[in-house]
Amino acid sequence: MPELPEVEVTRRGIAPHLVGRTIAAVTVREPRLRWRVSRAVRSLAGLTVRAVGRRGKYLLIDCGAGHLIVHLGMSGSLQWVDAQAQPGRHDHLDLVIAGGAGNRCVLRLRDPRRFGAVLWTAAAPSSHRLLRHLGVEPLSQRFDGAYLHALVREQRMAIKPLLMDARRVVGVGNIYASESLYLAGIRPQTPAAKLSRARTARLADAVRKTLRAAIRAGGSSLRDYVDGHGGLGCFQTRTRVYDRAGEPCRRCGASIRRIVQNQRATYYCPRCQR
DNA sequence: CCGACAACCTGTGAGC
DNA sequence: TGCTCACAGGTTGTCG
Repeated sequence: MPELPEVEVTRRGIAPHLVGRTIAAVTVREPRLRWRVSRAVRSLAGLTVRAVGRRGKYLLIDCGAGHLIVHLGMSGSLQWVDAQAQPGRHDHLDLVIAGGAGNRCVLRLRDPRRFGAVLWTAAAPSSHRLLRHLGVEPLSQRFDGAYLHALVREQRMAIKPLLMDARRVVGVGNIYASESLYLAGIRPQTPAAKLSRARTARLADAVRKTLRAAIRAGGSSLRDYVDGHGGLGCFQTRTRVYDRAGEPCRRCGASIRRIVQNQRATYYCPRCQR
């Protein structure tokens, strides 16, 4: 589910109600996520949240003494709920906020597939083993045509899997990789190194535009994606190629193709993308 | 360095 | 209706 835009929408949704507040308790109903939720996570009561950041698809909740690192995996979502709201089968963890005797003082993690993660680190998050090797943020100043051109140099692999490689560029998942390549008019199978300077510039621009548009739209809403307040994203209704195999290209009418690259489905228009 | 593949899980939709 | 199968937004780790 969540790629960079969904994580960013979630971050913006939860930050205002989390920053400056104190954690009353962490309730773990199911510790078996991607990695077992540690004892440290359960004992954060009393800490005050200073900020909620993001690195790639990781949410970073700054608690002063350390950071909670949250990853939503394939099917995770965070939502504010009432203290008395009954947890469902896949509601694995609650962050209970102090002083909120009123409504919506529980930040609840739901993750049916349990590919997500909740970790605690006392050190700088950037030095954590999961974040240490992450590549450039596509919405940062650094990421432009020149940077991307340097990244693809001498790379024989296809451009789509390269775009999805978090060691090079973070946050671009399966949906937005296909969407960005469509917007840039580039075939997903193109060997990365064969892209000209001009085309990498177009692609960098397309990635930024695609991610920004998705954030503006409130994130994607395949299946049950919800933002921090339970609102549904609406990017799905606007995909150009993703999950549209056999349907006509919205620009030229050609039949959208589905291929498989690195075990992931890729969609593209055979006429608009060369 | 690369790609291929399995693994970690549950839910959904298609087809019979 | 009910069964089986393929597939799903992510990431790690192993192997050739």
